[in-house]
Amino acid sequence: MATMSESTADRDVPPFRYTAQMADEIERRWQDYWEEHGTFNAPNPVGPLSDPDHPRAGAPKLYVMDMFPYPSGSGLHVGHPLGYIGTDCYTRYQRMAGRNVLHPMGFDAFGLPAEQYAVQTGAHPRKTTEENVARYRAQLRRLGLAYDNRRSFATTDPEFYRWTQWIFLQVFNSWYDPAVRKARPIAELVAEYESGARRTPDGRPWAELDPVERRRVIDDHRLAYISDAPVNWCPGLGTVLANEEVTADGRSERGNFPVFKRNLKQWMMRITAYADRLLEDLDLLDWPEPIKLMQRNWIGRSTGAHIDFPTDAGPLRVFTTRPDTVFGATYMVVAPEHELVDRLVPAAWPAGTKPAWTGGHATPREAVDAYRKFAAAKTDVERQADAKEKTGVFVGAYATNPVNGARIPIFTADYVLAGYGTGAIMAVPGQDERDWEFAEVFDLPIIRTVQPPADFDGKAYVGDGPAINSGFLDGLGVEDAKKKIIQWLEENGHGQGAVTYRLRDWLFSRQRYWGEPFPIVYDETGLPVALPESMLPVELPDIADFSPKTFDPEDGDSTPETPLSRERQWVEVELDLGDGPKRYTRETNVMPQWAGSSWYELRYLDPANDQAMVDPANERYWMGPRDERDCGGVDLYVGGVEHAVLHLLYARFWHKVLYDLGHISSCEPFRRLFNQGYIQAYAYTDERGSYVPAEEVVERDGRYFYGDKPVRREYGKMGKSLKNVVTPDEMCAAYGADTFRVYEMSMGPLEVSRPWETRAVVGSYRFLQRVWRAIVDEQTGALRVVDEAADEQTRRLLHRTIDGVRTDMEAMRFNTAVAKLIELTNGLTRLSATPREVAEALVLMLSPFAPHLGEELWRRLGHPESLAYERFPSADPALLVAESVTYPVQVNGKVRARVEVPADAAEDAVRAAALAAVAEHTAGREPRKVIVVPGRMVSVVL
RNA sequence: GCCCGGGUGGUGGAACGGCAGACACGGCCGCCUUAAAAGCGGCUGCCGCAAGGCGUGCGGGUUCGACUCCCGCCCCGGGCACCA
Repeated sequence: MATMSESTADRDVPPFRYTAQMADEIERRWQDYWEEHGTFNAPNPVGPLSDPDHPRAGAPKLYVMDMFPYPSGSGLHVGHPLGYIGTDCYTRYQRMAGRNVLHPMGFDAFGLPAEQYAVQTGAHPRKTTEENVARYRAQLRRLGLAYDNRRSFATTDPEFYRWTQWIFLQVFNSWYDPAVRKARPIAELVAEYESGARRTPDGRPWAELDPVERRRVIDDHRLAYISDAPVNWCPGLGTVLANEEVTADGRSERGNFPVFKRNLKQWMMRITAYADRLLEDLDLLDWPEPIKLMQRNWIGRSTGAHIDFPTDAGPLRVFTTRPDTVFGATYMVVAPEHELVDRLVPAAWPAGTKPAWTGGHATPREAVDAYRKFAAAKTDVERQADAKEKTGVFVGAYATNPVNGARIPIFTADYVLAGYGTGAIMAVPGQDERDWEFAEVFDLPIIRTVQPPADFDGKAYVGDGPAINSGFLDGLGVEDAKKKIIQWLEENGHGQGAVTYRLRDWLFSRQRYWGEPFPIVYDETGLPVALPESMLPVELPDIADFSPKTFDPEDGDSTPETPLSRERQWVEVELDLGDGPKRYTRETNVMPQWAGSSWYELRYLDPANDQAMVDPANERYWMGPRDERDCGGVDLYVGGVEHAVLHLLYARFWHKVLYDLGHISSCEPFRRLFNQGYIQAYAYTDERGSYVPAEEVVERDGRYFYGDKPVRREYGKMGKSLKNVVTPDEMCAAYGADTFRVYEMSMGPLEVSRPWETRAVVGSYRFLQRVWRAIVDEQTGALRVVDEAADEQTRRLLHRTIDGVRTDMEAMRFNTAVAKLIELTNGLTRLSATPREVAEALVLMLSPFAPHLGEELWRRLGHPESLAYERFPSADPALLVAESVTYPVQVNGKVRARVEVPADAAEDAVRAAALAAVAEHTAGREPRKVIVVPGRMVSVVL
C-alpha cells in the first residue's frame, strides 16, 4: 500500500491530515522523548532507583505486570500484545489518576523453544536469544508501551540467574516443619538432631551416625532433593518432564512426543509439603474462579483414611475416602507396579479360585507376570479408551478385613494407579461404580452398606443414606459413620484418618543445555554439596555442542545424556568449600523453563541490587500486605489461561518458601489475576488441504475464494504455517501504533477472545483523524481551538463522558471507554471550532489509548511537558444531572409513547404526562396500575 | 462422564431487572472528484408498500416489566478424566 500512486494520492490529501506517515513521525518522536526523559521510571523507596523528586514519590503505589513472553524466532503477531496494550492503557490511566505505577517488562529467554530454534538454525542459543530479545524490544517499543526500562531483564542474564540459583540454594538449604507449617533453615534441623530433640530414622543417637549417614538423613528433608523415582522420560526431546508438562494422552506438551515412565535420578522440589497452604491461600486471592478451581483440582486434596488389611506378606495399606463402607469391601486391588505383589503371589492357585480369576494361566506367577506385561504395553491413550472394560487378575492371595475378619481375594488391575494414594484399594462395589463394574466381570460379591432411596434403580449407590450391613455403624449417615469408623480404626490399630493429594513433587531437572546450571557439586561420596553464595552465578559454559542428545521418540529404554556432561573441563573442578581444595564434579542437569518465571515478579522491584534478590523495603512498598488479612503481591497480573496451573502454582510455591524464610513480606506473588482473551484468526485451506495466504482470500455470497478456487475456512490460532499471521509492524506501517492500540482495545472486553479483522482497523483510524481534525486545521495546521466556554449541550456531553470513561477505566472496560470517547468526538464535529475545555479533556482521556497522539496534541495545545503526570479529568457532578428526562411509557409491557418532563418533576406530574401521552392506547379505560420508576420509565397496566 | 465459561443484527460487540442492538466494521444512498481512492454526510435487526407485527439458542416460570433472576433442555468453547 505504500507504493500506491506516488503523486496523485498525496496531492489531494490535505497537508496536515493525520495519516499513517504523520502518525509514524509523531510516534517515533515521542518514543525518543519518553526514553530520553525516563518518563515512565517509577521511584523506589530505597536504593539506586529511588528518587524523592519524582512527581509520584510517596504516592499510593500500583504494581501491574504482564506475563512476560518467550522471545521466539518468529516475532510478535497482533495477538501477543493485546494484554500488554491493556495493562499499558490501565497504568497510564492510573498514573494520571495519581498512583505511583510500576509497570515493567522482561523476557523469559531460557527453555525449550529458544533452544530448539537455536538447534534448528545451528546458531548458539545465546546469540539467537539475544537477537530475538532485541527484536521483541523493538517491536514493543514501537507500540509506545510505557515501561520503566531500567527494570527490564532477560532470565538468561547472569545477573538475573545468579538470583535464580540463590533461590535454589534457599530451597535446598531448608526443610518443611509440619509442626509450624512452614519452611525452616536446614541448620535448625541439624540442631534438632544434634540435641536429640528429634529422633533419627533408625533410632541410633545422632553422634553414632557417620558423616555420610548424617548427610543422607538431612538430604531426605530438604525442599530440593534428589530422588530415584518414576519420572516422565521423553526420548524425542532427550529430557525428562514435569507431570504438568505431560498431556492426558501421555505425550509432551511441547513437540507432542511420547513420554515414558522410567526410574531416573532427578532433582525434585517438595511442593507437596505446601499443598494445604497452596490450597487454603487461594481464598485470599482475587483470581478468576475457574483458575482457582483448576488449581484446587490439580492439588486434588482428598480426606479419608488409611486402613491396613492383614495378609500373609504383611499389612496391605489402602487409602479410601469412604472408610464408612469398609464392611462392604469384598475384594482388594493393587496396582500392577505395587511392590507387595511379588511377595503375595503363591506357588499355586488356592482352593476356591474361580476360573475367571486366573486369566487362563496355570499359576498365579504366570498370570501376574502376563498381566503386568499386558498393562505396561498399553499406552495411556489405550488405557483411557479401555477405561470402561475392567481387566485384572487374581494374585492368588487373600487379605483379612479388619472390621469383620472376612477373607477377601486380592487382585491386581490397572484401574488402580500406582501413583495415587497407596497404590492399593479396598473394593466396595456397592458404593463405587468402578468396583461394581469389576465385580460384575469377575463374579465377585456385592454388599450394599448404604441404604439407597426407595426409587433408586442404579447399580453402585454413591449418595448419602443410613449405613446397613455394617455392624456398629448401622443407621448412621455417611458423615457420622466416617467419624465413627476412623475412631474405631485408630483405637484398634488398624488405620487412621488420612489426607492425600493428587499433586506430586515438582520434577526440577532437565537434560538440556539452555537453562540455569545448578549451584551444586558432588564430592567423593556422590552426595550433593551446595556451593556458597559467593560462587554465584555459576555461569553456563560456552560449549561447542549444545544440542541435547535425542533418541528415537519411541525408545523408552534409552537413557538421557546431558549436554553439559560432555564438557569435562567444566564438570571436573577443584574448589575450596571449607575443607581445603578438593576435587568435585558439577551437576550437569539444568533447571526447567519455569525457574526464572517462578520469581521474576520480585526482581523487577530491585533489578540492580547486587547485594540481595530484592531490598526488603522495596518489596514491602510494592508488594507488601495492606493489612493483616491481605496476602500482598502484585496488584494486577495479566496473562493467558494456559498458565493456570504450571507457572502460577510454581511461582506461588517459591514465593511461599521465600516468605517462610523471611526474605519477603508478601505470602502470595499475585494478589489479583486477570486472564485476557486471545486474538484469533481465520485460516483457509484449498481442496488439497494446504493453507493459502489468508490475506488474499475473498468472500463472495458467504463462500470463500482464493483466486477463483473455493477454499474452506477454519478458525483458530495465528501461525506461520497457517498463513494467517498479521504483525503489529504491518499495522503500525499502515495506520500507526496509536490506531492499532485503539483498535485492539475497542474490539471487545479484554477477557474475551475475538477474531482479528484487518479491514475493521480503519474505524479506529477514522476516529483518531476526527480527533485530530477537531483540534488541528488539516489545511493550515493551525489550532482549531477557541478559549470560549463550550455550549451547555457540549459541556454536559463532556462531563457525562468523563464520568463514564473514569468508571470504565477503573473496571478495565476499555472497549466501552473508547466508544464514549468516539461519541464525544462525534459530538464535536457539528461545531465550527472546538472549545479548549473540551479539547484538553478529550486529549487527556484519549492519551492512555493513543499516547503519542495525546502527547502531540497536548504539546500543540501549548503545554511544554509530557501529559503522563497530568491529572485525569474529573466530572462536575452538577453537569451530570439532566435538566429534563424523557420517559418511555409502556402499556402492558410495550412502549407506546415518550414524554419529556423536567428532571425535577414530581412523580404525580410524570404520571399525568404519561397517561395523557398514551390516552389513545388506554382508550378511556382506567389503568389497573401505573408504575413510575423515577428517572427511568412509566409502566401502565390495563 | 464430571466441572467451568459462553450463545444478542451480515460481523466484532453495547445494555444498574426498566426504550434491546451504544460504538465500530460491512452494506446501500449521497457529497466532493474529469475519474477513482481517501475523506465527509445519511440510512441500515427481521417481515411488511404501510399501519403494524416479530425479535437476545429452545421450552417453562417469577415480575407491571426479563438479554439480565429461577427451573428444564439444546448447541459451542475450555479444563479434568478409572484420583479410590
